[in-house]
Amino acid sequence: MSTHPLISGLNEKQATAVSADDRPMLVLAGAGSGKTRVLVHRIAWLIQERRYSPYSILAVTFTNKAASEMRGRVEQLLGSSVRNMWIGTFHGLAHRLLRAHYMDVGLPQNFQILDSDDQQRLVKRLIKSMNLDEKRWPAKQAQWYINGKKDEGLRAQHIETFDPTEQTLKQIYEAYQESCDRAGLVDFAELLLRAHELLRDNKTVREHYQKRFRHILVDEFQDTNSIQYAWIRLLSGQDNIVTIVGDDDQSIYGWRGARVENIQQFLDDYPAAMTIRLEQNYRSTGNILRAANSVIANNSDRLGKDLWTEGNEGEPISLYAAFNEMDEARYIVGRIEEWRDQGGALQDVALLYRSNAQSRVLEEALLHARLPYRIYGGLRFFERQEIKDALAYLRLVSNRDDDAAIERVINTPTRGIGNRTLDIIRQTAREQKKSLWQAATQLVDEKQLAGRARNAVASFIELINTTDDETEDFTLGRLSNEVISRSGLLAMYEAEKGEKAETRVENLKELVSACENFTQDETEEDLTPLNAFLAHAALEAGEEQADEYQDAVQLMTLHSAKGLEFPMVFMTGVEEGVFPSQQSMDEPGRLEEERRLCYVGMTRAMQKLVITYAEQRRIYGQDFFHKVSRFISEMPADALHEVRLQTQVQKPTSYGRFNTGASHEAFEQTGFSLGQRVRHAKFGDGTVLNYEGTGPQSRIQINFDQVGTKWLVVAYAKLEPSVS
DNA sequence: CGCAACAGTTTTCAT
DNA sequence: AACTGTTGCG
Repeated sequence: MSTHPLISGLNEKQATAVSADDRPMLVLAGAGSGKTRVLVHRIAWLIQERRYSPYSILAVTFTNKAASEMRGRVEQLLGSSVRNMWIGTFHGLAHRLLRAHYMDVGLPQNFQILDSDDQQRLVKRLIKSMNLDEKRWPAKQAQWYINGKKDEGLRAQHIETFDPTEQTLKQIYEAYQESCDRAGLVDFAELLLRAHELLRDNKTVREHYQKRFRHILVDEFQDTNSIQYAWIRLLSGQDNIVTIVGDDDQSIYGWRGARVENIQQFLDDYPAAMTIRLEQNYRSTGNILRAANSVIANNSDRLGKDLWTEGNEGEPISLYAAFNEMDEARYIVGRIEEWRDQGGALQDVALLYRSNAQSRVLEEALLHARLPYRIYGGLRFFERQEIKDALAYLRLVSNRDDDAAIERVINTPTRGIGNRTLDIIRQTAREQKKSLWQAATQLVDEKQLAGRARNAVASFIELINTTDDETEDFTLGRLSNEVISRSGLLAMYEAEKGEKAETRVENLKELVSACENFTQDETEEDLTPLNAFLAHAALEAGEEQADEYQDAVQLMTLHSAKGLEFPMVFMTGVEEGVFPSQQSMDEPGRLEEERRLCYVGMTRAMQKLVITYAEQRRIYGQDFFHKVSRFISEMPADALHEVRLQTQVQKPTSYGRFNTGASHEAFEQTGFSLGQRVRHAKFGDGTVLNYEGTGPQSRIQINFDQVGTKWLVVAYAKLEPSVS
């Protein structure tokens, strides 16, 4: 069996998973253990060897990128197209179900998808219209609440609560849902919830898909939430084969509803399931794996897994204690330059941080050193303001009742429809339970608006109507071109000056060509091209614009690094309060999730891992003195190599706010230099942060590893330079 | 309506 | 510190 081409290059465990019989299976796949490979080979095996039609296979992923990569690799392996196989994200698949059965779920044929930005605006409007205090009821929180409930599968009417706060939130939820339903809008959570209700309540539909999908494979299963798991349960009837692939140690999305427990739940629900552990790692050196294993071992309730490698130990992990965040950045830049000078590619280097705010200092240092870099996770194409404006017009052309769209562009560009007028329209709509469009039309027809406002509203209505009428047989490209010019959007941004406005104009033109090049998925041929495009824009917000091809250092959060690998990785800001983050430190569950995030970060590294932390860090304009992260003490000391501070910091370059002279001055006055490691009889080891005064009475500030920051009088403190 | 000053906020992210 | 969104004024 090991000679079969589909399994010949695999290790024993991988081969077992790929060629397994038809039975439920859990593949516990450690970081770098060839998880995607197994999934891809399994699908190919089912088709080629077991003669399953691609039509009868369903594969679910979390990102569009993962989905298209998987499809591509399966096709490459098989040498043929698997176009009629369903591979997609939960949301993409739910969307398909809803489009196919829109009548069964009570949606208009041209329903639109609301992204989280749209959703937040809508919720905000509603809170205002309910005369609630916006300070006490932040839209974001209400949005969070609504999505959380939907993720749990709960409609407003299912919520029973005597808590007055939650009662209000429930009312907002109700009003929001009513408003969405009236406007034909579906948010991301709603896609899943509705599709779930469809499968649950409609026997015919459910049995149809159960009959169709003989094999169901789910990737990144540790990231599924309640409704997604319920979905899988419904789709797998008596004899469908479910394969789940995941890693409980890499579950880092609990904060947005992901339930690691679903893995255990799966084992309970499918008692015949076979568990396969992939523990051989093909990515990292022995040292990195040893340290990562040692960190994750501190978590409880793991399903248990130990990564090992046949490769060599590699070099120890570098640990650098920076004086502050500028020094941290400076050190990193130095190491990157060294890497590059030794022939390393910049794109092989990743800088990881816990929160986006930390990227700025790193960027400045990279800019300063003229090292090109690329940041992951900025605004993506379809999320840009000007693009969303244009899309809103397109949405109105498709569906006049789209309140979110009309709110966005009724006065963009300004056409004399001010807040006054808008409020009258909103009020009318609310009172008569109509959409904004209907209310506006009615007000114009019944001449209930003052002259100027009436003209303005009438011409807006006219604009949308004529655009729709006169572009009926236009291609998508022509239509979008027509829309951005007729609406005045293009002219508006062209009139603005500055670099920002120029890119906006470019983006609008880019949108036109995106429309021109858009090819509809064949499975969506029952949709109008416009609706297909709008759904595409909402579900796949598009890559952020970046010069992907340039050799550049990669900057990203630890979260967005999941699934990637780099020869050289810097894990930065590894301090208590930053990583683990402050908010996570009081809740044990959250702390374990941070630890998994640390594990994810470390296992991104193939050859070199550098961990840095700063004694002093400025966050939101305030200085903090954090202790070293506990995660570092969880690593085996012999896997780490502490970079000597003295040699690095005593001659600081004059970069940023760093004071060149301070170190010398401090030394003359206290006998110790800033950044120096010292030992105190009682407090242990620490780092010199600051000083005050002269002579033996001078005081110095030290951040002790164990007890935190303290001011000590030099004469009494009996400090010694630390050797460790 | 448009501008400017002001106040309030800030994890992590895909869909 | 930097950004957003709101408010108040001309």
